[in-house]
Amino acid sequence: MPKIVNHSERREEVVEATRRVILREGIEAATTRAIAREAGYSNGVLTHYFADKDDIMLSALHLSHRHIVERLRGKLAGLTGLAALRELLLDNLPLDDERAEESGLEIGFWSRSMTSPALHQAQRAEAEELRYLVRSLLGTAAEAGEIATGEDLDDVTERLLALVDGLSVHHLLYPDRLGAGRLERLLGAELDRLQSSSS
Amino acid sequence: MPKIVNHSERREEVVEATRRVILREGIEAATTRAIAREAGYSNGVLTHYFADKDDIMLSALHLSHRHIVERLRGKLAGLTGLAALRELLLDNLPLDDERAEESGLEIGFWSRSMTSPALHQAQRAEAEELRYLVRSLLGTAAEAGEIATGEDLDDVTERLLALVDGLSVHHLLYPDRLGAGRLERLLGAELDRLQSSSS
Amino acid sequence: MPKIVNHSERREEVVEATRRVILREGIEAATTRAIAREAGYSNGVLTHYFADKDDIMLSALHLSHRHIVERLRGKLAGLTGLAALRELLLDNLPLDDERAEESGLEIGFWSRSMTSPALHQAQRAEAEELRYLVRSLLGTAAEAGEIATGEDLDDVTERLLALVDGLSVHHLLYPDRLGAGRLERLLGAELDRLQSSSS
Amino acid sequence: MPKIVNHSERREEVVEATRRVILREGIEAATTRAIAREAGYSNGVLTHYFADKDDIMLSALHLSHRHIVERLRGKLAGLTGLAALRELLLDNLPLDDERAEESGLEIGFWSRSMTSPALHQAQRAEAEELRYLVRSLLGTAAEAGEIATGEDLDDVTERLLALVDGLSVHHLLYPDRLGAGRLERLLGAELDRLQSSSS
DNA sequence: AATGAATGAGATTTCATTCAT
DNA sequence: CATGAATGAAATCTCATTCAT
Repeated sequence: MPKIVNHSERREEVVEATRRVILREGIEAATTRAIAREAGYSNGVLTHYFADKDDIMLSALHLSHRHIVERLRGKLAGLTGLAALRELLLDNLPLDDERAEESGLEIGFWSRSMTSPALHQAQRAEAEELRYLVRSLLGTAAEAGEIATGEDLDDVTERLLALVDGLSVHHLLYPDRLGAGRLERLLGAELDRLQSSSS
Repeated sequence: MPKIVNHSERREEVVEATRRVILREGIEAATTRAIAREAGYSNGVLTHYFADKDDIMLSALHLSHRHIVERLRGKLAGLTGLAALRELLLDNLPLDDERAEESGLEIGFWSRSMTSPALHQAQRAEAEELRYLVRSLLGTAAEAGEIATGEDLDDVTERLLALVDGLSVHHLLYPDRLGAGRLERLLGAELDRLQSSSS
Repeated sequence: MPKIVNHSERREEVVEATRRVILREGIEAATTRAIAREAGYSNGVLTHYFADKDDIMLSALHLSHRHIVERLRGKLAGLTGLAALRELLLDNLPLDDERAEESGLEIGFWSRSMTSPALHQAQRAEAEELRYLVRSLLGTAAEAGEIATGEDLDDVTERLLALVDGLSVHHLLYPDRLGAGRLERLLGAELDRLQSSSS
Repeated sequence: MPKIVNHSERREEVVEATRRVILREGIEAATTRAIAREAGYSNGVLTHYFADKDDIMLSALHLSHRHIVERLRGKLAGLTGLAALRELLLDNLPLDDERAEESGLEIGFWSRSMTSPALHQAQRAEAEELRYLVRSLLGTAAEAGEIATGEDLDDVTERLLALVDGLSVHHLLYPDRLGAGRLERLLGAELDRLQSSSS
């Protein structure tokens, strides 16, 4: 009698372990062995739930995004327009250890995505969701008269998203130059500019 | 007399090959074997010109930066202040294939730098040069009254650099969303804002 | 259920193979490949049971010593003092093929120990056990009045141990000059001198 | 016009370099590159003067023995019999850095000799010379009445030579246990026993 | 379903040797 | 003669993957 196992639960368990390993030791240290050990299973178990390592890594990326979305859900509750946007973008900055690790994971996937179509595809899809959310909040904010109307909102969206990722990378690479406090202040100022330029 | 080989030329040859491999197949595919094959030599030849693989990779990063600097030198000739800054930042965007490859290489090194102290150190040193140059041009522009005086110029520097890297990543990852033309326009607008906000 | 393998048994299997390779082809020929082949496994299997090559080599040295101790245990049963000492030292001479191989292995490790701290440490620890045993037996023999009292027993210990190793090397290098029979006779005479010098 | 070079001089130069490398860094560090560098020549030059690396190593062993003989020649001048023997054997102990290195070199060759017929052959020939010399001095000492006549002098020869090598190894492996002073004292006592046992 | 033993390819690095100049 | 560039085999170690149990 084979033991009945909830496939998706077990997958999730392994993917969580993968995420933890990547966050803790970097994407290169995430070997199948390290993942299996972290998950508390043997090496061989991975075979049953994943096609191959790419499958695992892709799922780990997806999970990381879901984590971020979960955290955001709480923070955005009750907020709309510019206030929500501010919360959203600040949450995407590596302002504490947890988010620094998340950014590190994301950056690790960037380079991999450029040579792996599957990863690229996944990354693109999930990035689009974020873009759409930012764009929507900007639209709401504009309608509410919270921000200036001179600029194209799609352009603003791209600028803000690029700024968040650029600042994140620079914080991780050059922490002396760009500490967490300054990071926050720089992004805040950019958001302030959205308002001030309307006045 | 033996075949005399210019050491630095041969090093460059190998480093160029490394760069090509990274650009074409990604930084993970840049094994010593692949590099040697790409350079048209046997594996063992690397020994003559490099201490170890780190030496090769570091040199590849350095070479890429040198390429950029060389190209810039020509473009900046005769320019100062805001005009020079505009040229400099635009040149850092992946607006054509060559620069797209350069950006891809750079991004590949970001994640590696986070776990390799030697790479991190090199990256930091060279990034500081760029930062200093941008800051200087901003200072000159300010003195010449080309830009508004309200903002802290160090902050502006960081914002511009983050924007350039963020836009570069997004262009490479999401080319449909963020084509070369739009990239250029977005950065141009940001520079225009430096002026307009003074009016 | 997976194939269950007794870890220490498999380690022993590999270490025995290592020992055979060293005995047959010399310590320099004991590459990980040669060891794996001799053990009848693939290269990669060594990973499961050993941290690295040093671990294997050290275990091989340790195993050899354990072999010797096992054999001695039987021979020394019921013996004390000078008789036990005689048995002990004779057993350490390469008087048959088995012990010749053991001596050869030991000699191979001597030179390695001089440049490998880990090996050196292991060798020193195990040599000290032997020294202590010899010294103890000498003490017992002296108390029993079996040997002369004129000499410092620590010095005698060192002389006997040096003689055993020196004779062993010379037998292996110059078998024509120093056959097994003569080896035995020479060491026996040395032990006899311990007694006769008391008369 | 080819430059005229004294072949044996150039060989000697390289072999001296080899010896220096082995003495300084151990026999395993004596790579052809290291040897060539030490000799002040390029790698390729070795080809002209030696058949292969074995040829070099063998010559280095031979040279080391010649060095020892040279040093002895001076020390033995004017001495005969037991006094000469004492000088000879003491000179063979690793009582200072130079001789410790020489002993290290010798020990490194022991294990190699066991799997290399050519090395073995060379070692045997040169060991025989030493044995013959010791035996001769013992004979002279006996004729002069300097030592007891009870023992077979061939046996004494082997015992003394084994003791010297055994003590040398133990000094190098266990210097804490067997310092230079004690080494000298132990061998001296053994020589004294040759006399005292006659009384 | 789960184990973990085993595989074998491949990565980096080292080295004796060859050879065109 | 001498150089040193170049080779290619081999050594150690790592890792994703397979598979018998």
